[in-house]
Amino acid sequence: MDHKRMASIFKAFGDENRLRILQMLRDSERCACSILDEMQITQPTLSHHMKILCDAGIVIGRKEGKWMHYSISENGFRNVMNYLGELSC
Amino acid sequence: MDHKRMASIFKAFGDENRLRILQMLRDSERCACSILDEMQITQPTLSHHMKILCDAGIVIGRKEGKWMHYSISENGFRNVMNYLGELSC
DNA sequence: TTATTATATAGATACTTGTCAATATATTAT
DNA sequence: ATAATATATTGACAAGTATCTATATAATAA
Repeated sequence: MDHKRMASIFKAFGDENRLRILQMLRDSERCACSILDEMQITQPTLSHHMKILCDAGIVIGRKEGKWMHYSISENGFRNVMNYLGELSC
Repeated sequence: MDHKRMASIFKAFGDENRLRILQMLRDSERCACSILDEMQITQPTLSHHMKILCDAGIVIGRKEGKWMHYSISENGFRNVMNYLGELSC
């Protein structure tokens, strides 16, 4: 994985609100409106954050009817942890 | 670790040049001038990046005479990996 | 079809950040 | 003390980003 791509993945983690979102997804998949309920941001802002998380490959979006369900991508996290592991030892 | 602090640590990883620097430090401690030699940035810019990496706790600086020697903080990396581990499973 | 609901996109703005040139500080050498 | 070398700080600027309001799209309900 090249540095440019990895940097953009770390940037996805580098926002307080996105970390809160990831923590909400820790235990289970959730739809956008359910995430929005617990945050003090507008709907377009949430949509923007979800796009960044999905583009980075650390969250997966699944459309069902008019709802978007989001969940952690275990694969995405594994990639980041492997990268960190290679850097440190 | 609160989200604000973690976000700033991830931001430190979220730059292409800083990832290059971390990779240079992977195998051994290096002084700033030796890092600078391999990069296409000015000395003040490097100094700025090193400060961000040190403030984030993922790099350690050690002064020896007029040289600054930088190395990976295994502890800093461990913290980040633990945090990621808790988020994903 | 029309209304309602969930989400996305566009455009604007304030704030942050990566970069550089210029300068300051600190350490060693002459 | 003066010069040379390594690094840090300051100030400026361009590019990037988080946020909002307004609007569009998509899917279901009446």
